[in-house]
Amino acid sequence: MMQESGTETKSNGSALQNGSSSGNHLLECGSLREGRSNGEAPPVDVGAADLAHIQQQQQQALQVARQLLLQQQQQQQQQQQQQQVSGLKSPKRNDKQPALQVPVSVAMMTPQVITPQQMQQILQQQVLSPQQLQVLLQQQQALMLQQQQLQEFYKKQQEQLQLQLLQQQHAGKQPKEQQVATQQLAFQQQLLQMQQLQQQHLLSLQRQGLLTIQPGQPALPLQPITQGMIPTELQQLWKEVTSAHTAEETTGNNHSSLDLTTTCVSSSAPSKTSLIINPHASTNGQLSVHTPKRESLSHEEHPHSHPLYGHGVCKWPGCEAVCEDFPSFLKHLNSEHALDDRSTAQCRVQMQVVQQLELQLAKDKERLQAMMTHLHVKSTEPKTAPQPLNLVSSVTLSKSASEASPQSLPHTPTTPTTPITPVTQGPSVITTTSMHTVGPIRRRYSDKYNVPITSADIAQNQEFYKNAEVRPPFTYASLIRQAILESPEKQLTLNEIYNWFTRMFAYFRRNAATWKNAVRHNLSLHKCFVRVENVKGAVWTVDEVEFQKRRPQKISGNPSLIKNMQSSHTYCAPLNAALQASMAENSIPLYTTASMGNPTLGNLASAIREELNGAMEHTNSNESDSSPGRSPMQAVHPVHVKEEPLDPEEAEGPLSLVTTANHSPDFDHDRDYEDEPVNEDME
DNA sequence: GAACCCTTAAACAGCT
DNA sequence: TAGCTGTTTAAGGGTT
Repeated sequence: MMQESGTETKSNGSALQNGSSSGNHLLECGSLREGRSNGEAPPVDVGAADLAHIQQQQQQALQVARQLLLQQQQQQQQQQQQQQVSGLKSPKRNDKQPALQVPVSVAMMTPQVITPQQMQQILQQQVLSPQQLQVLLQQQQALMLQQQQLQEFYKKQQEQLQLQLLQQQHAGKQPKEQQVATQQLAFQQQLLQMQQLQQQHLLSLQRQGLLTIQPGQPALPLQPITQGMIPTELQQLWKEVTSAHTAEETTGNNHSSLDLTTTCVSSSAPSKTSLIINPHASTNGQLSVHTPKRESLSHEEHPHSHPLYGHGVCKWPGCEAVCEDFPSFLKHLNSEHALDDRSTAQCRVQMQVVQQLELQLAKDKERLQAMMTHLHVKSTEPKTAPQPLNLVSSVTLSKSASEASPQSLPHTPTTPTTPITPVTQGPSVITTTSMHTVGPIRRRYSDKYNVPITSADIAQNQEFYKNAEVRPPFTYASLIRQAILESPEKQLTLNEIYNWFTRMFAYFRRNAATWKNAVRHNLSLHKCFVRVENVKGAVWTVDEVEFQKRRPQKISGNPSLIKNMQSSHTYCAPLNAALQASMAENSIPLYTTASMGNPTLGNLASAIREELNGAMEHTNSNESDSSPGRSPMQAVHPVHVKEEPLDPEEAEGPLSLVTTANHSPDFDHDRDYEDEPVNEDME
C-alpha cells in the first residue's frame, strides 16, 4: 500500500514526462487516474520516515492548493483588468463568465491535481489526522469543482466564439479580419496566462518536492502546457476561430495550421505576447503582435511567399517535399500538414526548438546587457584623459557626441544605416561593431586575410560612423585604401585622405595629431601605398597586389560558424559587419548587403570585389604578376618609387603600379569636404 | 614562443 | 619660423 504512495512524487514526475511524449492527457485526469488505479507505479519500499515525508508532502500539497486558488483569484482579477483595458474580449463573455476564465489554468495543471483515486490511495496508505483529511477533502472538492468549471468554461467559450463568428460574418471583410485577429490575440493572451500560472504552480510544486523533474529535461514544465493547449476541443475551437476568414483566402488552411503554430509557440513563451515562427516577422528583436490579419496582408503583398515554402520545397520541419508551384504547395500543406496529431506534435517539436533558441537568446541578451551596462558605467565616468581612443562607449554620451562636432547629432533609431542593436532595446547605443573596439582587444578584421570589407562595412554603417564617435573597427591601412579607392582617380593627397577620415568618421574628428600621424605612418610603412608626384603635388595610390600580399591568403573556417554568422546576418549592420568579417576570414566575399544599402558604396564594393577577385587570383597564382587591367592605375607613369627592400619577385609589381597623376577637374569632388572645418575643432 | 601585424608615439628631415 | 609632409624607429599589444 505504502509502496505506491511512496512513489507519489516520482510518479507525478514520470507522468509528466510521459505526458511530454504522449500528448493530450493534460485535461484528462482520467488517464492519470486510471494509471494510478491500475497500479502502474512500480513498487518501492517505503519506510516510516518516508511515511512521515509523505504526510508532510500532503500538507504541502494542501498549501499548494491554497496558493493555487489564490493565484487563480489574482489571475482572474488580472484578466478582468486586461479585458477592461484592452477590450479585446467580448463583453458578453465578461458578463456571463467573469469567474470562469481562471479554471483553465487549473485544467492545465491537472497532472498535479490530486485525483479522487489518488486521494483514496492516500487515505488508505497514510495515517492522517481527521482534520487533515477533512481539509484535504475540501481542497480536493474545490479542485474538482474548478475542473468542472473549467470544462464548462471551455464550452461556453466555444459557444461565444461561435456567436462572435456569426456576427463577424455579417460584418465587412476588414473588420472581420480585425475581429478574428482580436479573437486570436485574446486567445493567445489567455493561453499565455494559463501557461504562466501553470509554470508558477509547477515551480511551487517543484520547490516543495511534490514534483520531480528529471534532469536533462529543462523544458519539461512547459511541455504539458503546450500539450494541454491542443486537445481536440481546442483544435476545433481554433479551427472555428480561423475558418471564417481563411475560407476566403487562397492560403486556406495555411493560416489555420500556421496560426496554431504561432499559438503554440506563444503559449510556450511567457515573456512575449506573441512569438512568430515566421522569421521575417521578428527581426531586430522587436516583437510584434502577430495577427492573422497581418499575415494575410503579407500574403496579399507577396502572394507566393510563405514562410513554409521556399525554393520549391516545403519547409515544414522534416518534410522537404518538392512542390512545383505555390498552389501545389498549398495543396500539399493542406493535405500533408493539416491540423492533426502529427502536425501538432511537429509543432511541439518546433516549439521546443524555438524555446531553446529563446533561452539561449535570453541568456545572450542578459550577457550583452550586463556588458553594456558595465561599459556604459565606465564610459560615463569622468574622462580625465584626453585620449578618446578605445573609448567607443563615448557614443552613448550625448554630451561628448554633441561636443564632437555639429554632425554628431542624436542618433535616430530609424536611420537605416545606424547600427541597430538587435538584442537590446536599452538606451545605450553601443553596437556589436563598436564592441570590437572596446579597449585593447579591439579587433581589426577589415583587412584580415586581405579581404577588404571596409567598403561594405562603411556602406552599411556609413551614417553611423559619420555621426557616432565610434572608432571604426578597421585598420588605418584599410581606411586609407578605402579612401583612395573611393576617389574618382583612385588617388588622394594626404590632406584629402585626412578629409575623408574626418568626413566619414566622427571618431577622427578628434585627436587629429594622433591619427594623422598614424595615417602618415601607414602610408609610408606599407608598400601598398604608393606615392605619386603630379602637378598638384604628391598623391597616394593603392597597390592592390601589395595590399593583398600583406598577409597570406588563408582559407580556413568552420562551416557551422559561417552558417551561424549567416543566420545572424539579418539582425543588424554591425552584426553584418561581423559576419562579413567572418566571411572575410573564410575568404567568402559578401557584398550584397552593402550593394543594397548604399548604391554608391555598394557599386564601389562590387567593383572592389571584382577587382580584388582578380587581384587575389593574381596573388594566388603568381605574386610577381602585376598584370595590367586589374588596376585603374594601369595607364599612369611611375615617377616615384617607394624605396623599400623588395624581394626580387616583388620588385616588378609595385613598379608598374606607380602612377603619374593625370589630374582631371572632377577630381576635386573631395574638395567639397576639404574646407569643412570638421577636422579643425579637435586640433 | 616566435613572427607578424597594428597602433601609437616620437624624432627627424625636407619643403612651403 | 611654423606648419605640413614624409620617413623611420621603438614600444606595446594582439593575432596567427
